[in-house]
Amino acid sequence: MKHHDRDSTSIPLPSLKRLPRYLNVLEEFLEEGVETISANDIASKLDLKPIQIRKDMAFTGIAGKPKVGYRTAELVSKLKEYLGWNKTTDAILVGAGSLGTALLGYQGFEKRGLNILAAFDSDPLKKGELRYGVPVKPIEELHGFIRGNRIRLAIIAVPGRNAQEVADKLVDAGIKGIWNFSPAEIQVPSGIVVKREDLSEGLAVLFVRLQEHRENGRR
Amino acid sequence: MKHHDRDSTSIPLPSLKRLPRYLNVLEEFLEEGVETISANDIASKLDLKPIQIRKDMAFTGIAGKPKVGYRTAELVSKLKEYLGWNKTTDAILVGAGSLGTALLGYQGFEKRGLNILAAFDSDPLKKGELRYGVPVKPIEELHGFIRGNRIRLAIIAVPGRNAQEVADKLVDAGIKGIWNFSPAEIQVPSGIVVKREDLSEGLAVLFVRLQEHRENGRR
DNA sequence: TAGATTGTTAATCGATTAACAATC
DNA sequence: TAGATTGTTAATCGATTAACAATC
Repeated sequence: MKHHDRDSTSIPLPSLKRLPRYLNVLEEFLEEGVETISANDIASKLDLKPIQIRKDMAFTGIAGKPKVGYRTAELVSKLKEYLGWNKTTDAILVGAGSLGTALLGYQGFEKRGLNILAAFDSDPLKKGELRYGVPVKPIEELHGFIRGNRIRLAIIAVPGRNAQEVADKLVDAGIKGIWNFSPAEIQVPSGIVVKREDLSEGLAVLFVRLQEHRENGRR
Repeated sequence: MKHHDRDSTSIPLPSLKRLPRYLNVLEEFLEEGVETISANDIASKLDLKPIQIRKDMAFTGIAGKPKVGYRTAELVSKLKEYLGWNKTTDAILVGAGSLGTALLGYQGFEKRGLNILAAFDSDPLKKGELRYGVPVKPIEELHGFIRGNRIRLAIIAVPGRNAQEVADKLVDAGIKGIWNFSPAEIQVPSGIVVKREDLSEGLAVLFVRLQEHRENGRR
């Protein structure tokens, strides 16, 4: 009945979101030469409880050794493998404005296997430019490029009013996953994965929590 | 015992995160001249269930009218008020790199009441520049500026290795809320609100869901 | 061996959803 | 008035946490 019926064995979303944080911490430990770590070591760095780390590892199928803990290097490599960060995934980006350009320049994507092959923009003036080494192409070439390179993943960084139209084109060209940085709520056929990345969500959390704090302080 | 003990009446985090999405939809309705809407109208646009919208409204204390629904304009204005988007909140930004600059240029902040007064960067070459009308100042002036303008909110857009150091300076200068766009896990004294905004989280969700889909497709 | 740490099973907690009385 | 839609109370579902046996 649910829309995107997933395996019952599928990892819960909150757990999945914690995995990159574990990886952050683990890579620090690895640099320091720490060979084995316990769930407790990770938990204390992240202000979480050890049991949560052990449970999350269980979801990924990664096993530690009682008394010993986890071998740091192995855990890093297995987590990367689980997340798909051990191999390159090609993507394209639509919308070479300030946000889009910032994403093209983001250093963190490379080490996580995301490779943005090209950016597309409707502004003909940007045609042929290179942004951080990524070519900007006219939107007319979008369809052919996706098809020709068998791209599965696209990033939307256009204004909200254009997002749906872009999403339609992407799906039509065969895109399977969309990372939506516009504030718009885009509709896609079932079977297409959409991840929204909406700054106003964070702003809401921040403002309301700040407000609550101020009120608590006043008491 | 919990770290940031909040009111027991406090809105759940998932509910809070949905409010900006409601607002998006509501403003569209408002533009179209729709005067009253039901929970069902909102829900169908967002692929949620009406009961969830009603429950979330209850958390905010906003009431509708049986049979009638909610008055669109009133709901928009009350939601904005609840989120603190009806008044201006001043902030500063640290790190005028590509991401920081993109944030300075983000149009969406203004209508949500976030006003970035100044950016700070350790690179002396950037000193005195204007980015989207926001002055870039040397990091040495950070403390004085925050104190002098009684700033409560700061945005961190520096590389991960510098994030903790910046956070310490911010807290020392009296900052109460930090929006952390670096991948680092920063530690702050209790009483300071931190909102992480980590792209690798989204990337993890996207890659794993895409992978699951591919596997389901193969069956 | 004894102690530390894991992984699993059960209990608790919190969010979502259902049921339904209240009401414009 | 009858029907539609709300808000509340109760039931369900899912994630977190606790308890504890297994074991390096």
